[in-house]
Order: sequence, then C-alpha cells, then structure tokens
Amino acid sequence: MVKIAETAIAVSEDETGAERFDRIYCELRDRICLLTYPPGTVLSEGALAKEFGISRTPIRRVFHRLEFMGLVTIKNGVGTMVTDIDLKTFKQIYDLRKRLAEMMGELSPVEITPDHIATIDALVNRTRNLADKTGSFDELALIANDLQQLLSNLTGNAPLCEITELMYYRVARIWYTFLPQFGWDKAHAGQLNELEEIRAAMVDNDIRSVGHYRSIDLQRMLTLLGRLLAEP
Amino acid sequence: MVKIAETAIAVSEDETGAERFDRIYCELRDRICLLTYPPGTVLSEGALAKEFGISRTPIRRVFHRLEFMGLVTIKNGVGTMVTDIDLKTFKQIYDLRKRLAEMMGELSPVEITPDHIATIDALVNRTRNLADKTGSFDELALIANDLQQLLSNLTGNAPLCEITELMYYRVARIWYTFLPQFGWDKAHAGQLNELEEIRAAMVDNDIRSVGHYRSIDLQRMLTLLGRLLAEP
DNA sequence: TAAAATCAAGCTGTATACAGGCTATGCCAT
DNA sequence: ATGGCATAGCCTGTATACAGCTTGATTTTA
Repeated sequence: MVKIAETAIAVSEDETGAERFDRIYCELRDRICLLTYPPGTVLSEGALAKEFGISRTPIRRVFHRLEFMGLVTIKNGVGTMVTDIDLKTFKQIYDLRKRLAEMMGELSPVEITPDHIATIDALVNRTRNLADKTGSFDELALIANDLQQLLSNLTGNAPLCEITELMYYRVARIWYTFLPQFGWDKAHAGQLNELEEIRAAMVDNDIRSVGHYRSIDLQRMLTLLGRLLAEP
Repeated sequence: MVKIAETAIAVSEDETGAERFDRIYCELRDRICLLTYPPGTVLSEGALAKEFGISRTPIRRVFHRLEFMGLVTIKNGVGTMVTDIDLKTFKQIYDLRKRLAEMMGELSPVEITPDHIATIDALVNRTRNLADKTGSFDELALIANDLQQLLSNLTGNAPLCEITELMYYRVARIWYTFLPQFGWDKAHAGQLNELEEIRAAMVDNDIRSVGHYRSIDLQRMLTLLGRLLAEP
C-alpha cells in the first residue's frame, strides 16, 4: 500500500521474514513508481535500514530484487540509483505490453467470477469519485496499479502474469510522469473510459475483449505520447 | 557440466565482483539445466561456498537470483531446492514462447550481419558433427543454449530478449529430460532441421521467418510431448 | 506398544565488523 | 592560477558469528 503511514501501521507483530521482505519491497517499488524517489535518486542501504529498523542485509536483498525488476542500478562504491528509462525503451516496452495484453485473452483465460466484477466495479467507482478532484494523479496511479493486478488474475497462464506485471512496473513511473501533461480532464476521462470498457467486457465474460481494450488503451498512450513529443 | 575443473582454471586473477557473480550464476544455472542437479536436489549455501572458496554471502545472492528465475525454491530452515515443473506449467510456457518467438520478427528486428551468419553456421556444423555420436544429448543441449542466445540478439527490443531468455531457461531442463525419450536420431535430426531452416531464413535477412520457424519447432515439441504422454 | 514430547543437527535469516571501490575536496607542486 | 595527487568520507561487497526455523530421530510417558 501504498501510503507510507498506512504501511507502517499495518506491520503486525508476528510478521514472518518473507512477509517483511514483500512489505518493504512493495513499499520501495511504489515509492519509485510514484516518483517519491525520482529517477537518479541515490538510495542508501544504511539509511533505509535505519528507517525500517533492521540491518542492511534484508535491505540489500530488496535492492537486488529491484535491480532485477529494472527499477534501480547498483554500483559498487557509488550507490544504488533509481533508473531512468529512455523513450526508446519506453516505446519498446509498450509495444511488448500491447502484445501481451492480447495474449491474456488467448492463453488459458479464467472464468470471470462475481469477485472480479466487484473489484472492477470498485475501481470504476473510485475513478468516478475523482471526477472533480482535479490533480489527484496519485490516486489515479494507484487505481491503475490495482487494475493491472486485477487483469493479471484473468489468465491462468502464470508465467504470462509474471511477465505482464514485470513490464508494467518497469514503465509505470514513466506513464506517471507524462500524466500531468495530458491534463487532468483528459487523463481522468481516459482512465474512466478504459475501466468502463473493460468492465463491460468482463460482465460479458469476454476476456478476449478485455485484452483487446487494454491493448487499445496502450496504443492510445503511445499515440498521445508521440503527439506530445512532436509538438514542441 | 560445465566442468568444475575448467571453470576453476578460467578464473582470472583480477576478476571483479560482478564478473564472479555472473560466473557462479551461469555455472549453477547450467548445472540445473543439464540435470547435474536434478529437480528436488537440495543445494547448501555452505557447501557451495566452500566449493567456490568464498563465503555464504555471494552464494546467497546467486540463490536469490536463481529463485527469481524460477529454478530453485528457498525455504527457511529447510534448504534451497531445485524446482520441479509440472506439465501444465510446461505447456503454458511453451505456448508463451511460441508467441514470443513470432514477436521476435515483428518488434524492432535487427539487421543480420555476417557475424550472425558465421555463428549459425558454426552451430549447424557442430550439430552435423554429432550425426554418428549417438547419445550426445549434453552437446545437443549446449548447442540449443547457444542458438537461444543467438536468436535473442536478433531483436532490438531488449525487454523481449530478457523475457524470451527467462522462459527458455525455465523449461530448458524439462526439454532435456524428454530428449532421450525421442531417441537420438529423431532428436538430432529435429535440431539439425531447425538450425538449417533458421539459417536459410537468416541468409535471406528474413527475421520474421526465423521467428516463424522457431515457433513451429516449439509447436512440434508440444505435439511430440503430447503423443508421448498419450501412448503409455 | 504407541503416542507425545524433547532434543539435536542442519538449514536459511540476520546483524555486524571489516575490506574494497568511487568521488570530491583540498593541498601541494609546478 | 592550475594541474596533479593524496586523502577522507561515503558507498557497496564480503566474511562471519549468531539467531530462528524445520525436520527427523530419540526418549519419555500414558
């Protein structure tokens, strides 16, 4: 979760080692994706160890995972730096994600349950409630994260889930960077539209269409981005 | 194997930390993929640390990477065990690899250079030389590894390379397990055929066909496997 | 005899001290 | 004044001792 305060509160007494690892990993990942740590930020093992009240060892493990996810670069003697993604790679990943989204409906799709519908309904409502809260890009990003997680669960092909998630988090903050440039109304309307389209497809138990809409939305992002880069 | 002796010799004096990490990582990965460590094998940090003449710390880092690659499972208090892949997951990954192979020719394909041709020629020759060396499944597997690496370099889409490689190594040993059941002649002829088809496509600078042939070969493997499982 | 509790041995997880690498600052020589 | 160099301070990398967990054998008890 994403809010730091909440996370701190949520720490249970009898937390196991793996749980703590996941908690800290998600925490740092979200800080990077929400630009709390913008690209170029130097993360110190020692400082974070002190913040979380543990030693450097588990923090190092989290760092190595973040490095594997492509979110940081670890350099001996220098530090651990939040990566910056160039536009070329960004486009490549979006191309890839478009294809992966379409696969979602084709490789081992799962039956859609009322739980799934309830989840997407909640996301639609959260987004609707943001209609007049101009500039709530953070909340928009959190909804996008949850949508990604929901869509991940719509295929029984576990490796495809993994890969989709990997690519999502690798570019999430770049998307977040450009969000304000689209303007609040456009960004909000776009996301609401995608959510409603996906919801409709889910109600019809038509996962192929879900993937199709997702793919269209990724293409839309690429088009918008290209226009933004051409204008100035 | 990756013979231990050779590896030991190959260690240069001024090896950097990252280089040593890669060396040990590749070594253990290959031992797992070539079934030197069959599924279920328990790997001990202490034992391997002693073998490589270092402490447990860097070995642990390698273990965590292997876990991320899906090749081992680390359990606190128990040990680090080589994973076993069920057939369902195996099929899912092959389905995924088929799609990824086709993307190779579509997403940012690179220009094929004489170097690439030389590499594929060498692989074809190595395979031809195995014609009458019945049972050299190890060498066949090593050639397959090198082919995978070559194909990875035929797309400029780096994330696609990563993912393709990830999925390859995750099922490599399962493929290797079934190889003897196909019989030497069939296994050898199949691989030689794939290599020659891919070579021809590369000579024509037709990466799309390269991916297509690769995809066909993956499908052939799935079909053969299905037949094997149906017979007994 | 059988079931339950105990203990021992092995493993990974953590903390910590120390070694090694990088960088910037400041001094010294030119 | 400036270029080169030494050095201090930070960082990550490594080694190691210890804590915690799991499992299976052993002993105890009903």
